[in-house]
Amino acid sequence: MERPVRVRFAPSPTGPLHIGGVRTALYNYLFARQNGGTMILRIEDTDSTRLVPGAEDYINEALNWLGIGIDEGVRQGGAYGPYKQSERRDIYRVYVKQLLDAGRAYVAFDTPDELNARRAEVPNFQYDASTRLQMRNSLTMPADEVQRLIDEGTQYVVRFKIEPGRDVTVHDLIRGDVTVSSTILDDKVLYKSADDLPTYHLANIVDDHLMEVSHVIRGEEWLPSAPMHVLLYEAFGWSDTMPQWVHLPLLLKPDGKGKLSKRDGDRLGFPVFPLDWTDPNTGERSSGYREKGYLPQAVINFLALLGWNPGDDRELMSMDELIEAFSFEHCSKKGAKFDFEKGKWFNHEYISRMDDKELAEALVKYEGQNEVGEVLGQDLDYLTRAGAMVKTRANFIGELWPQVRFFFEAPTEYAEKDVRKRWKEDTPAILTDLITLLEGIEPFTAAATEPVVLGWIADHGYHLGNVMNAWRLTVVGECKGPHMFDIIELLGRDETIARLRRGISSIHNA
RNA sequence: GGCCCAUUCGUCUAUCGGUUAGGACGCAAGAUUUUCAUUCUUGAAAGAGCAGUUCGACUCUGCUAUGGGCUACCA
Repeated sequence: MERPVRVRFAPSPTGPLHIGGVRTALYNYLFARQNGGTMILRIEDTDSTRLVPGAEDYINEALNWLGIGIDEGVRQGGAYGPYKQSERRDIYRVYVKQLLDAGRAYVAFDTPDELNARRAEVPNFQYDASTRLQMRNSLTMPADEVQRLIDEGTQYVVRFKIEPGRDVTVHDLIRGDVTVSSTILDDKVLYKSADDLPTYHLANIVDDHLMEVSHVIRGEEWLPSAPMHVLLYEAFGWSDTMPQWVHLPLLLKPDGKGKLSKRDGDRLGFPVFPLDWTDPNTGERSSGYREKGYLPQAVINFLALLGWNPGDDRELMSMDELIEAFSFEHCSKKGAKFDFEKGKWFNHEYISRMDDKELAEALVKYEGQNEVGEVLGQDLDYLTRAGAMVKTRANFIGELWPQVRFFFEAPTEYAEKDVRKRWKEDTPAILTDLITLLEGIEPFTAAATEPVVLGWIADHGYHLGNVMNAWRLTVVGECKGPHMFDIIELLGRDETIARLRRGISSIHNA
């Protein structure tokens, strides 16, 4: 009964990968790694009308950025390929025929228009045991006519013939047993001749079986069709190797009702996708976590805790720790409202704790090929020291540049409000003396300058806050930022004095 | 409408019959600080309702309410 763990993430390339999909992928990945199993990426492109160019690449790039490794897939290859459903037509045909031959499925010719008409006149119409004998299908038509229509190229579908009156139980690792009556299930379309492709239901079961998937870990939206999937395994005679079911709770809107959607991101101002995306058809742009300035580790950590917990108070966890601690037992049954503020906090923590050098590199990479990126990339050691001073003050990578900017560019403007508060009549004279003082301190380090300057201020009975902030004004441009003496150490004596001089001559408190 | 799933602070959650119902985010207050942040301390804040089972229920059962999902020749 114990089989090697093989799980799959099976997105449909109909657009950018949704953050909820990312979480599903993550849980699959964590479970696979924890059990020394295999993570499969299968592209479910059975709806040819909804394919979006670039979506498949996006999925790969997003998972790669997040560090969700794939063992088998279109790019990685593997012994169970092809891993794209549109390339598995030959396989599906065999299994459709098997079901047809066994009498577990039938051919139906009802057109979409006919079905819609039927739905319009019969409330709650359902194509099932109670109605299928009134429809145009191989159950009601002579065999030779069915064959003739098929030979003529008439479009048809194959429907799963569900026998009513049975209780079907899905054993779910998160929810326990879920039982429904087969009577309420409809005869789902399994295959459509129009594009010679199966629907999700058939392709899914066939692929999971052939790929020896041990655990199907997917979103809760699939729970209602799971009983039908169980019946499908039965119809194929694969019940003994049916995978374990795991239906994950959904990610919900932060405020209103319903599951998290693309619109919510636009409306509430946070990304719903891992990476930026521009729709090739409409040109519509959606922002992503990467471009927003998130660290992939932070996104992973945040997402992992949305619907799961380690069973103790830990919150900040690395991928390895998550793999170690993950379990379905601690998965929540309840949909989780998406809390963007918590996500920000995670990112803040990760930026604060990041190694200084790595952070500097991440910052250069984030700013990219533009002017800022060029300025920052010139001296990585300098940037590393500057970044270290401000990293606890940023929620996003993008907030770092405004905070280290003064290390690279001397201020040309001075915050009016701060000037008004701190620039007194005697300030120019005091700062001029400060220049003289600074010229004589060796070495020009925080450790050496701090006691000397502070002592000098005390000796003269100057107002500490006024002097320090006036000085800060000349160096930073505003009364914000890290410890002054750390700043001037990094800036160096010449630059510090130059900025003091410029400030003294150009700042005037009107 | 039908079917299924769920229900602890505003949010994410711990508790797997006996707790002053714990933690985190956010919020508020205070401390620290030459500034702004950070940091630290403290505080407010929860078992949807009603029945049952039990010596005892947030925990088990039922009903109600509420929320969510599904109900396509989409996944």
